[in-house]
Amino acid sequence: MVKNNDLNNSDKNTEKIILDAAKKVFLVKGFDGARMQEIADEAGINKALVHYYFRSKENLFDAIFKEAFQQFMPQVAEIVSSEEPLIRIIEKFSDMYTRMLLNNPHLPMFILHEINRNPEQLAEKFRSFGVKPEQLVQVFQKKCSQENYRVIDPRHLIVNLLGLCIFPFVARPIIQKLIFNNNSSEYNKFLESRKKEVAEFIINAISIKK
Amino acid sequence: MVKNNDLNNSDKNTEKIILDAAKKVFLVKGFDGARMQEIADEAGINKALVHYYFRSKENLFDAIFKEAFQQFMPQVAEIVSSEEPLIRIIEKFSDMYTRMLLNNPHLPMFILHEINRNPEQLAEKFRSFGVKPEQLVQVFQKKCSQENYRVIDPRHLIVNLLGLCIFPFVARPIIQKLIFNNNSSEYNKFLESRKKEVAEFIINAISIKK
DNA sequence: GTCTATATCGGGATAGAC
DNA sequence: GTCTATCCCGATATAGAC
Repeated sequence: MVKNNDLNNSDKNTEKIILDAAKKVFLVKGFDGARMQEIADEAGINKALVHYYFRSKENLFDAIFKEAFQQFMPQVAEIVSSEEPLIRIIEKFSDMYTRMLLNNPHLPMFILHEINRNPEQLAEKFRSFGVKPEQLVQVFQKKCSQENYRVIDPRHLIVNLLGLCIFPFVARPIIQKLIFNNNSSEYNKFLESRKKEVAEFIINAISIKK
Repeated sequence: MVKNNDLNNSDKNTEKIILDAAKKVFLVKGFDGARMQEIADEAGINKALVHYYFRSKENLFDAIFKEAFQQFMPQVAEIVSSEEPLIRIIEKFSDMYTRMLLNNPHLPMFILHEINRNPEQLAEKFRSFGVKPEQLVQVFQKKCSQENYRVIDPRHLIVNLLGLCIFPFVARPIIQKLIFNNNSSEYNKFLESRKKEVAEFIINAISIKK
Protein backbone atom coordinates (compact mmCIF):
# COMPACT_ATOMS: atom_id res chain seq x y z
CA MET A 1 0.00 0.00 0.00
CA VAL A 2 1.74 3.10 -1.19
CA LYS A 3 0.89 6.42 0.30
CA ASN A 4 1.48 9.31 -2.05
CA ASN A 5 3.56 11.05 0.50
CA ASP A 6 6.21 12.93 -1.35
CA LEU A 7 4.51 14.13 -4.46
CA ASN A 8 0.94 14.35 -3.32
CA ASN A 9 0.24 18.01 -3.87
CA SER A 10 1.90 20.64 -5.91
CA ASP A 11 3.32 22.32 -2.87
CA LYS A 12 6.38 20.08 -2.46
CA ASN A 13 6.94 21.84 0.81
CA THR A 14 6.23 25.54 0.72
CA GLU A 15 9.11 26.35 3.00
CA LYS A 16 11.55 24.97 0.48
CA ILE A 17 9.91 26.92 -2.32
CA ILE A 18 10.29 30.12 -0.35
CA LEU A 19 13.90 29.36 0.44
CA ASP A 20 14.68 28.79 -3.22
CA ALA A 21 12.96 31.99 -4.24
CA ALA A 22 14.65 33.97 -1.49
CA LYS A 23 18.01 32.59 -2.43
CA LYS A 24 17.54 33.67 -6.01
CA VAL A 25 16.55 37.20 -5.03
CA PHE A 26 18.98 37.77 -2.17
CA LEU A 27 21.92 36.46 -4.12
CA VAL A 28 21.38 38.92 -6.91
CA LYS A 29 20.04 41.94 -5.03
CA GLY A 30 21.69 41.62 -1.65
CA PHE A 31 19.86 42.20 1.62
CA ASP A 32 19.20 45.91 1.14
CA GLY A 33 18.15 45.59 -2.48
CA ALA A 34 15.86 42.59 -2.02
CA ARG A 35 12.10 43.02 -1.55
CA MET A 36 9.85 40.62 0.28
CA GLN A 37 7.27 41.18 -2.43
CA GLU A 38 9.69 40.06 -5.09
CA ILE A 39 10.52 36.95 -3.14
CA ALA A 40 6.84 36.14 -2.78
CA ASP A 41 6.31 36.69 -6.51
CA GLU A 42 9.28 34.52 -7.36
CA ALA A 43 7.81 31.81 -5.14
CA GLY A 44 4.38 32.25 -6.68
CA ILE A 45 2.72 32.83 -3.34
CA ASN A 46 1.56 35.64 -1.14
CA LYS A 47 3.76 38.04 0.72
CA ALA A 48 2.10 37.32 4.04
CA LEU A 49 2.91 33.67 3.67
CA VAL A 50 6.58 34.41 3.58
CA HIS A 51 6.23 36.12 6.94
CA TYR A 52 4.22 33.19 8.20
CA TYR A 53 7.14 30.83 7.61
CA PHE A 54 10.01 33.14 8.48
CA ARG A 55 8.99 35.82 10.87
CA SER A 56 11.12 38.58 9.40
CA LYS A 57 13.25 39.48 6.45
CA GLU A 58 16.32 39.13 8.59
CA ASN A 59 15.39 35.61 9.61
CA LEU A 60 14.88 34.61 6.03
CA PHE A 61 18.15 36.18 5.03
CA ASP A 62 20.03 34.40 7.77
CA ALA A 63 18.61 31.10 6.62
CA ILE A 64 19.77 31.79 3.07
CA PHE A 65 23.17 32.92 4.14
CA LYS A 66 23.67 29.87 6.28
CA GLU A 67 22.64 27.61 3.44
CA ALA A 68 24.93 29.36 0.97
CA PHE A 69 27.74 29.12 3.43
CA GLN A 70 27.30 25.45 4.05
CA GLN A 71 27.54 24.96 0.35
CA PHE A 72 30.69 27.00 0.15
CA MET A 73 32.84 25.83 2.96
CA PRO A 74 33.09 22.10 3.52
CA GLN A 75 34.85 21.22 0.28
CA VAL A 76 37.34 24.00 0.78
CA ALA A 77 38.23 22.79 4.24
CA GLU A 78 38.67 19.29 2.93
CA ILE A 79 41.02 20.16 0.09
CA VAL A 80 43.39 22.38 1.96
CA SER A 81 43.84 19.85 4.70
CA SER A 82 44.91 17.21 2.23
CA GLU A 83 48.37 15.70 2.36
CA GLU A 84 49.16 15.94 -1.32
CA PRO A 85 51.99 17.98 -2.79
CA LEU A 86 51.52 21.70 -3.31
CA ILE A 87 51.00 21.45 -7.06
CA ARG A 88 48.18 19.00 -6.67
CA ILE A 89 46.51 21.12 -4.00
CA ILE A 90 46.61 24.16 -6.23
CA GLU A 91 45.31 22.23 -9.21
CA LYS A 92 42.51 20.65 -7.25
CA PHE A 93 41.54 23.88 -5.57
CA SER A 94 41.44 25.89 -8.77
CA ASP A 95 39.44 23.20 -10.51
CA MET A 96 37.00 22.52 -7.74
CA TYR A 97 36.48 26.09 -6.71
CA THR A 98 35.88 27.36 -10.23
CA ARG A 99 33.54 24.47 -10.87
CA MET A 100 31.54 25.31 -7.80
CA LEU A 101 31.33 28.97 -8.67
CA LEU A 102 30.16 28.12 -12.17
CA ASN A 103 27.22 26.42 -10.47
CA ASN A 104 26.69 29.39 -8.13
CA PRO A 105 27.92 32.42 -10.02
CA HIS A 106 26.37 34.98 -7.69
CA LEU A 107 27.68 33.45 -4.50
CA PRO A 108 31.02 35.30 -4.39
CA MET A 109 29.54 38.77 -4.81
CA PHE A 110 26.88 37.91 -2.27
CA ILE A 111 29.41 36.82 0.31
CA LEU A 112 31.79 39.69 -0.44
CA HIS A 113 28.95 42.11 0.07
CA GLU A 114 28.05 40.56 3.38
CA ILE A 115 31.67 40.52 4.44
CA ASN A 116 31.83 44.26 3.96
CA ARG A 117 28.39 44.99 5.38
CA ASN A 118 28.97 42.91 8.43
CA PRO A 119 32.67 42.63 9.13
CA GLU A 120 32.22 41.75 12.78
CA GLN A 121 30.54 38.39 13.06
CA LEU A 122 31.69 36.89 9.81
CA ALA A 123 35.06 35.60 10.87
CA GLU A 124 33.52 33.47 13.58
CA LYS A 125 31.07 32.06 11.10
CA PHE A 126 33.95 31.07 8.87
CA ARG A 127 35.77 29.38 11.68
CA SER A 128 32.66 27.58 12.80
CA PHE A 129 32.56 25.96 9.38
CA GLY A 130 35.95 24.41 9.84
CA VAL A 131 38.13 26.95 8.10
CA LYS A 132 41.52 27.03 9.81
CA PRO A 133 43.41 29.76 8.05
CA GLU A 134 46.46 29.89 10.27
CA GLN A 135 46.89 26.19 9.73
CA LEU A 136 46.53 26.71 6.00
CA VAL A 137 49.25 29.33 6.07
CA GLN A 138 51.57 26.91 7.84
CA VAL A 139 50.83 24.10 5.43
CA PHE A 140 51.61 26.30 2.45
CA GLN A 141 54.68 27.62 4.20
CA LYS A 142 56.04 24.15 4.81
CA LYS A 143 55.24 22.77 1.39
CA CYS A 144 56.76 25.79 -0.32
CA SER A 145 60.12 25.30 1.30
CA GLN A 146 60.39 21.53 1.41
CA GLU A 147 59.25 21.14 -2.17
CA ASN A 148 61.73 23.72 -3.33
CA TYR A 149 59.68 26.53 -4.77
CA ARG A 150 60.50 30.16 -5.10
CA VAL A 151 60.48 31.97 -1.78
CA ILE A 152 57.04 33.48 -1.40
CA ASP A 153 55.05 34.62 1.58
CA PRO A 154 52.36 31.96 1.85
CA ARG A 155 49.83 34.64 2.64
CA HIS A 156 50.43 36.16 -0.76
CA LEU A 157 50.07 32.76 -2.31
CA ILE A 158 46.72 32.15 -0.64
CA VAL A 159 45.35 35.57 -1.50
CA ASN A 160 46.54 35.18 -5.08
CA LEU A 161 44.91 31.79 -5.44
CA LEU A 162 41.61 33.06 -4.09
CA GLY A 163 41.72 36.29 -6.05
CA LEU A 164 42.43 34.57 -9.34
CA CYS A 165 39.52 32.19 -8.80
CA ILE A 166 36.99 34.65 -7.48
CA PHE A 167 37.62 37.90 -9.29
CA PRO A 168 36.36 36.88 -12.75
CA PHE A 169 33.02 36.06 -11.16
CA VAL A 170 32.49 39.25 -9.20
CA ALA A 171 33.65 41.46 -12.07
CA ARG A 172 31.89 39.41 -14.69
CA PRO A 173 29.41 42.00 -16.00
CA ILE A 174 32.01 44.57 -16.88
CA ILE A 175 34.65 42.17 -18.20
CA GLN A 176 32.13 40.34 -20.29
CA LYS A 177 30.88 43.58 -21.78
CA LEU A 178 34.25 45.14 -22.43
CA ILE A 179 36.38 42.20 -23.54
CA PHE A 180 33.86 39.59 -24.69
CA ASN A 181 31.40 41.71 -26.64
CA ASN A 182 28.87 40.78 -24.01
CA ASN A 183 28.87 37.23 -25.28
CA SER A 184 27.77 35.22 -22.29
CA SER A 185 28.59 31.75 -23.55
CA GLU A 186 32.04 32.93 -24.63
CA TYR A 187 32.59 34.18 -21.12
CA ASN A 188 31.46 30.87 -19.70
CA LYS A 189 34.03 29.13 -21.85
CA PHE A 190 36.59 31.58 -20.55
CA LEU A 191 35.65 30.71 -16.98
CA GLU A 192 35.83 27.02 -17.79
CA SER A 193 39.30 27.45 -19.14
CA ARG A 194 40.41 29.10 -15.93
CA LYS A 195 40.06 25.82 -14.05
CA LYS A 196 43.39 24.82 -15.57
CA GLU A 197 44.77 28.25 -16.46
CA VAL A 198 44.82 29.56 -12.91
CA ALA A 199 46.66 26.53 -11.60
CA GLU A 200 49.18 26.66 -14.43
CA PHE A 201 49.69 30.36 -13.90
CA ILE A 202 50.37 29.99 -10.20
CA ILE A 203 52.62 26.99 -10.56
CA ASN A 204 54.72 28.81 -13.10
CA ALA A 205 54.87 31.79 -10.81
CA ILE A 206 56.28 29.86 -7.89
CA SER A 207 58.49 27.43 -9.77
CA ILE A 208 62.20 28.07 -9.65
CA LYS A 209 63.68 28.79 -13.04
CA LYS A 210 67.13 27.90 -14.11
CA MET B 1 43.76 95.07 -0.84
CA VAL B 2 43.03 91.46 -0.04
CA LYS B 3 39.50 90.16 0.06
CA ASN B 4 39.03 87.18 2.32
CA ASN B 5 37.42 85.23 -0.40
CA ASP B 6 38.37 81.66 0.09
CA LEU B 7 38.44 81.23 3.80
CA ASN B 8 35.91 83.77 4.93
CA ASN B 9 33.30 81.63 6.63
CA SER B 10 33.32 78.18 8.08
CA ASP B 11 31.20 76.80 5.28
CA LYS B 12 34.02 76.35 2.78
CA ASN B 13 31.33 75.57 0.25
CA THR B 14 28.48 73.48 1.57
CA GLU B 15 28.15 71.58 -1.64
CA LYS B 16 31.64 70.22 -1.25
CA ILE B 17 30.95 69.25 2.35
CA ILE B 18 27.90 67.32 1.27
CA LEU B 19 29.81 65.60 -1.49
CA ASP B 20 32.52 64.51 0.90
CA ALA B 21 30.00 63.19 3.40
CA ALA B 22 28.02 61.42 0.70
CA LYS B 23 31.14 59.84 -0.69
CA LYS B 24 32.04 58.49 2.70
CA VAL B 25 28.61 56.99 3.26
CA PHE B 26 27.92 55.71 -0.26
CA LEU B 27 31.31 54.11 -0.59
CA VAL B 28 30.84 52.05 2.52
CA LYS B 29 27.10 51.37 2.42
CA GLY B 30 26.32 51.36 -1.28
CA PHE B 31 23.29 53.03 -2.78
CA ASP B 32 20.64 50.83 -1.19
CA GLY B 33 22.27 50.80 2.21
CA ALA B 34 22.96 54.52 2.41
CA ARG B 35 20.54 56.90 4.15
CA MET B 36 20.11 60.55 3.34
CA GLN B 37 19.85 61.18 7.06
CA GLU B 38 23.22 59.60 7.65
CA ILE B 39 24.78 61.71 4.93
CA ALA B 40 23.31 64.83 6.48
CA ASP B 41 24.61 63.83 9.89
CA GLU B 42 28.04 63.10 8.49
CA ALA B 43 28.02 66.54 6.89
CA GLY B 44 26.80 68.14 10.09
CA ILE B 45 23.81 69.72 8.41
CA ASN B 46 20.14 69.14 7.89
CA LYS B 47 18.60 66.49 5.68
CA ALA B 48 16.54 69.03 3.76
CA LEU B 49 19.66 70.89 2.82
CA VAL B 50 21.02 67.87 1.07
CA HIS B 51 17.90 67.81 -1.05
CA TYR B 52 18.26 71.50 -1.66
CA TYR B 53 21.67 71.01 -3.28
CA PHE B 54 21.05 67.72 -5.04
CA ARG B 55 17.44 67.19 -5.83
CA SER B 56 17.36 63.48 -5.17
CA LYS B 57 19.34 60.64 -3.71
CA GLU B 58 20.00 59.36 -7.22
CA ASN B 59 21.42 62.70 -8.32
CA LEU B 60 23.74 62.80 -5.37
CA PHE B 61 24.79 59.24 -5.97
CA ASP B 62 25.52 59.90 -9.62
CA ALA B 63 27.70 62.83 -8.69
CA ILE B 64 29.67 60.65 -6.29
CA PHE B 65 29.99 57.85 -8.74
CA LYS B 66 31.19 60.14 -11.45
CA GLU B 67 33.75 61.67 -9.14
CA ALA B 68 34.99 58.29 -8.01
CA PHE B 69 35.20 57.18 -11.57
CA GLN B 70 37.18 60.15 -12.73
CA GLN B 71 39.63 59.39 -10.02
CA PHE B 72 39.86 55.80 -11.08
CA MET B 73 40.18 55.83 -14.79
CA PRO B 74 42.53 58.35 -16.33
CA GLN B 75 45.75 56.95 -14.91
CA VAL B 76 44.79 53.47 -15.96
CA ALA B 77 44.16 54.53 -19.52
CA GLU B 78 47.48 56.30 -19.61
CA ILE B 79 49.56 53.39 -18.39
CA VAL B 80 48.19 50.71 -20.62
CA SER B 81 48.63 52.82 -23.71
CA SER B 82 52.31 53.27 -22.98
CA GLU B 83 54.94 51.96 -25.36
CA GLU B 84 57.15 50.35 -22.78
CA PRO B 85 57.94 46.65 -22.62
CA LEU B 86 55.44 44.30 -21.02
CA ILE B 87 57.40 43.87 -17.83
CA ARG B 88 57.48 47.58 -17.19
CA ILE B 89 53.78 47.94 -17.89
CA ILE B 90 52.96 45.22 -15.41
CA GLU B 91 55.27 46.69 -12.80
CA LYS B 92 53.91 50.18 -13.22
CA PHE B 93 50.33 49.05 -13.23
CA SER B 94 50.64 46.95 -10.11
CA ASP B 95 52.45 49.73 -8.29
CA MET B 96 50.22 52.57 -9.37
CA TYR B 97 46.97 50.70 -9.01
CA THR B 98 47.72 49.37 -5.55
CA ARG B 99 48.92 52.78 -4.48
CA MET B 100 45.70 54.36 -5.64
CA LEU B 101 43.57 51.76 -3.91
CA LEU B 102 45.48 52.28 -0.69
CA ASN B 103 44.28 55.87 -0.87
CA ASN B 104 40.72 54.79 -1.70
CA PRO B 105 40.28 51.41 -0.10
CA HIS B 106 36.50 51.27 -0.49
CA LEU B 107 36.46 52.23 -4.14
CA PRO B 108 36.76 48.71 -5.58
CA MET B 109 33.89 47.24 -3.58
CA PHE B 110 31.80 50.27 -4.38
CA ILE B 111 32.39 49.93 -8.10
CA LEU B 112 31.99 46.17 -8.08
CA HIS B 113 28.68 46.56 -6.33
CA GLU B 114 27.50 49.08 -8.90
CA ILE B 115 28.72 46.89 -11.73
CA ASN B 116 26.51 44.11 -10.50
CA ARG B 117 23.55 46.31 -9.62
CA ASN B 118 23.62 48.12 -12.90
CA PRO B 119 25.25 45.97 -15.54
CA GLU B 120 23.67 47.80 -18.45
CA GLN B 121 24.96 51.33 -18.58
CA LEU B 122 28.31 50.74 -16.95
CA ALA B 123 30.25 49.60 -19.97
CA GLU B 124 29.51 52.81 -21.82
CA LYS B 125 30.60 54.81 -18.83
CA PHE B 126 33.90 52.96 -18.86
CA ARG B 127 34.42 53.59 -22.54
CA SER B 128 33.53 57.23 -22.17
CA PHE B 129 36.45 57.53 -19.80
CA GLY B 130 38.89 56.39 -22.41
CA VAL B 131 39.17 52.73 -21.57
CA LYS B 132 39.81 50.77 -24.76
CA PRO B 133 39.83 47.16 -23.69
CA GLU B 134 40.02 45.54 -27.10
CA GLN B 135 43.05 47.65 -27.82
CA LEU B 136 44.56 46.60 -24.52
CA VAL B 137 44.03 42.97 -25.40
CA GLN B 138 45.86 43.47 -28.68
CA VAL B 139 48.74 45.31 -27.06
CA PHE B 140 49.22 42.53 -24.54
CA GLN B 141 48.86 39.95 -27.28
CA LYS B 142 51.56 41.54 -29.40
CA LYS B 143 53.98 42.17 -26.57
CA CYS B 144 53.58 38.64 -25.27
CA SER B 145 54.66 37.08 -28.53
CA GLN B 146 57.32 39.50 -29.68
CA GLU B 147 58.97 39.66 -26.30
CA ASN B 148 59.03 35.89 -26.09
CA TYR B 149 56.89 35.02 -23.10
CA ARG B 150 54.99 31.89 -22.37
CA VAL B 151 51.91 31.51 -24.56
CA ILE B 152 49.02 32.92 -22.62
CA ASP B 153 45.65 34.25 -23.63
CA PRO B 154 46.04 38.00 -23.03
CA ARG B 155 42.53 38.08 -21.61
CA HIS B 156 43.62 35.77 -18.84
CA LEU B 157 46.62 37.96 -18.26
CA ILE B 158 44.51 41.07 -17.92
CA VAL B 159 41.97 39.46 -15.62
CA ASN B 160 44.76 38.01 -13.51
CA LEU B 161 46.48 41.36 -13.18
CA LEU B 162 43.28 43.09 -12.15
CA GLY B 163 42.19 40.32 -9.84
CA LEU B 164 45.50 40.18 -8.02
CA CYS B 165 45.42 43.93 -7.46
CA ILE B 166 41.78 44.30 -6.52
CA PHE B 167 40.84 41.19 -4.59
CA PRO B 168 42.83 41.89 -1.40
CA PHE B 169 40.89 45.14 -1.07
CA VAL B 170 37.38 43.80 -1.55
CA ALA B 171 37.99 40.78 0.67
CA ARG B 172 39.96 42.73 3.21
CA PRO B 173 37.70 42.35 6.25
CA ILE B 174 37.67 38.59 6.18
CA ILE B 175 41.32 38.09 5.21
CA GLN B 176 42.49 40.55 7.79
CA LYS B 177 40.48 38.82 10.49
CA LEU B 178 41.41 35.29 9.57
CA ILE B 179 45.05 35.57 8.57
CA PHE B 180 46.25 38.79 10.20
CA ASN B 181 44.66 38.55 13.64
CA ASN B 182 42.62 41.56 12.65
CA ASN B 183 45.75 43.68 12.79
CA SER B 184 44.96 46.55 10.47
CA SER B 185 48.42 48.04 10.17
CA GLU B 186 49.87 44.61 9.46
CA TYR B 187 47.38 44.24 6.66
CA ASN B 188 48.33 47.63 5.30
CA LYS B 189 51.93 46.53 5.20
CA PHE B 190 50.80 43.42 3.39
CA LEU B 191 49.00 45.55 0.81
CA GLU B 192 52.05 47.76 0.45
CA SER B 193 54.20 44.75 -0.27
CA ARG B 194 51.85 43.66 -3.02
CA LYS B 195 52.89 46.61 -5.15
CA LYS B 196 56.02 44.64 -6.00
CA GLU B 197 54.85 41.14 -5.18
CA VAL B 198 52.03 41.08 -7.72
CA ALA B 199 54.29 42.21 -10.53
CA GLU B 200 56.95 39.71 -9.61
CA PHE B 201 54.38 36.95 -9.39
CA ILE B 202 52.97 37.67 -12.81
CA ILE B 203 56.31 38.09 -14.51
CA ASN B 204 57.46 34.78 -13.15
CA ALA B 205 54.25 33.21 -14.31
CA ILE B 206 54.66 34.30 -17.91
CA SER B 207 58.42 33.96 -18.23
CA ILE B 208 59.71 31.02 -20.18
CA LYS B 209 61.81 28.66 -18.14
CA LYS B 210 64.67 26.66 -19.39
C1' DG C 1 -1.77 27.02 5.47
C1' DT C 2 -3.07 30.56 2.49
C1' DC C 3 -5.30 34.52 1.37
C1' DT C 4 -6.95 39.92 1.68
C1' DA C 5 -6.77 43.87 4.13
C1' DT C 6 -4.52 46.87 7.03
C1' DA C 7 -1.44 48.66 10.46
C1' DT C 8 3.08 50.59 11.13
C1' DC C 9 7.27 52.50 10.14
C1' DG C 10 11.22 54.33 7.88
C1' DG C 11 13.04 57.17 4.62
C1' DG C 12 12.95 60.23 0.44
C1' DA C 13 11.12 64.43 -0.74
C1' DT C 14 8.65 69.04 -0.25
C1' DA C 15 6.53 73.34 2.03
C1' DG C 16 7.28 77.18 4.26
C1' DA C 17 9.26 80.08 7.99
C1' DC C 18 13.37 82.51 8.95
C1' DG D 1 20.94 79.04 2.36
C1' DT D 2 19.43 76.74 6.29
C1' DC D 3 16.19 75.16 9.36
C1' DT D 4 11.53 72.62 11.27
C1' DA D 5 7.62 70.34 10.20
C1' DT D 6 5.23 67.48 7.30
C1' DC D 7 3.83 64.85 3.39
C1' DC D 8 3.79 60.56 1.07
C1' DC D 9 5.09 56.32 -0.61
C1' DG D 10 7.06 51.87 -0.39
C1' DA D 11 8.13 48.07 2.29
C1' DT D 12 7.94 45.20 6.48
C1' DA D 13 4.95 43.18 9.32
C1' DT D 14 0.44 41.77 11.50
C1' DA D 15 -4.75 40.78 11.92
C1' DG D 16 -8.20 38.13 10.75
C1' DA D 17 -11.28 35.68 7.40
C1' DC D 18 -11.49 31.35 5.01
